[in-house]
Amino acid sequence: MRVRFAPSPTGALHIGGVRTALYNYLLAKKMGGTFVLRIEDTDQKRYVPGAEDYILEALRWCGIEPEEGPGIGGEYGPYRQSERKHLYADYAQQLVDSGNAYYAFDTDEELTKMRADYEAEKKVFKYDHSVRRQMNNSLTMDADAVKARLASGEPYTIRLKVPTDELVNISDLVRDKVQFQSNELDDKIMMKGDGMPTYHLANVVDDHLMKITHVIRGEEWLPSTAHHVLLYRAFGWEDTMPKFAHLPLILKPTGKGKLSKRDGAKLGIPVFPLSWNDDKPEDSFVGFREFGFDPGAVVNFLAFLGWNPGTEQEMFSLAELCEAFSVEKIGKSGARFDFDKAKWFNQQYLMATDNAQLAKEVRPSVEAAGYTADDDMMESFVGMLKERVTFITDFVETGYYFFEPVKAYEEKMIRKKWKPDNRAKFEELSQFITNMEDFSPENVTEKVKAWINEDSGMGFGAVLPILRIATSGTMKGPDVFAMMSLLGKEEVVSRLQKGYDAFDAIKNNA
RNA sequence: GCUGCCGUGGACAAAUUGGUUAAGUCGUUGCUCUUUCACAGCAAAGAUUGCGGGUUCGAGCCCCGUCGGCAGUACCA
Repeated sequence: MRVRFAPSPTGALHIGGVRTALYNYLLAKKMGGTFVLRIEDTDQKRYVPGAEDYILEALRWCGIEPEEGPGIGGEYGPYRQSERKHLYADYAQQLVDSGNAYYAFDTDEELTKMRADYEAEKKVFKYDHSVRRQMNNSLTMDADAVKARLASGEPYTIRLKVPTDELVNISDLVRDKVQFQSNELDDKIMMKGDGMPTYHLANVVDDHLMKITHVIRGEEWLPSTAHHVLLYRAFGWEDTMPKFAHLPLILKPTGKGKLSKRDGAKLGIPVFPLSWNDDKPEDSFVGFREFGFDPGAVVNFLAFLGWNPGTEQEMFSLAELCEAFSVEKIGKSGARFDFDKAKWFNQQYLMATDNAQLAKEVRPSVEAAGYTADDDMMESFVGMLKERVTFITDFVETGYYFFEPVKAYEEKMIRKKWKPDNRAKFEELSQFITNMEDFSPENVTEKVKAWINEDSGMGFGAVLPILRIATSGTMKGPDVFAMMSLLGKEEVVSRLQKGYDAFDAIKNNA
């Protein structure tokens, strides 16, 4: 079995494209097949430099490694359609010679006018069997005239001559049988005026030449699959025609319609794997990677957008997905892009990652913020926070107070909990802490708890919130004693002193 | 407009292929734990399976109709 992912380098690879690539990859791995990457750059007007590199980098980040493709090699190359240009003309010619296609000389202006005229009558113009005898093409001209037009060097297209009154059957792995009446199909252009093939021709020719056995692509291709079947038939390749599987669309997080790049900007969520910087700010996007996602979580999340294993297992590594994946379990209806679920997956991955590994991943953002920390410190730090944050990038933001003094106190809680009359007692606590020898988490827990019970004359509820706010500024956070231990004795005592003064001031203002 | 696809709680989704009281996860709410938040555990609320007919002892699954959503309808992919 051989599958392919065939994106067009017209910009950043949309997350839906990543899912298509993933499903192709999973199926290949599951069945012991080959995963091919092919770049469909037949539209030079929409070509965007850098897009191809982006695609490759995005796939690699997800762990999806093509086995054949541009820059990788393989025995069916080249894998860039612009480099296979010479092939398509021959096949198009073959189509003309066998009577399955014809030359068309209709100009852009003529076609635009046709469309406008039809629209004026509330109809939609379609270049199909019903009108091709009235158009400017080799079907309506005699052979010499055609020859002369071709020789004149004026641009022309080659259109597929769709047969009339036939039922085109498509058997789709996820949708079963889909039928199209050939009279409904238009005479699609195969070769464009610039000598490049259209998607339809290039795709079918390359899939055949590259011995692709399964075509897994988005649902938006389902309507044109009938044309592709017709092409396989016209070429006499029916017996090796690949099996088709059309994936359900990915829907917007809210509302109707398929997920678009606009949704990302609008909702402040990523819809691309990696960030993309365009000259135009409105075409620049933040990626899942830069947002702080773990690639494993993204892959896990993506896999469930339109597929599920039929069991209750939700967490899958890429390797496990390869094992569990099956086309039969791909759903038919559109899958909602649920960002909450994506976050949930990421947090699950964070919690499952061991502290040493996590520390390595978090370190760059800690250093970027201008902080320094040794490995032990980093491991304790991430260990304390990992079940309280959802992204790698959240660690520094949430736990900044491990690296620098508290920036702001949660005043509401201070007003409620700080009793200036207790200040003397809290001064005693500072002194008590200053006198401690062993500042390990265990000892801090034990000794401070004992002090509260035996010497403070106050309850846990009166002391610990104050301790927490003085050391971290917030009521949210890890175990107070563990936090204190990691901060170190001197730092804790100094924060307590600063805190007491600040709390008194807050109370006085109120 | 035409063609095609899809339609199960707010979201995803399962249902041994027609067989009891329609799983589970996310989200929401509550409880437990507890010094907070989170995690974890437990629990609750939430569905006349888009709607209407039909076949059948029995329908989320089959048939017909209907409505809705989406996609395609380019010398773009």
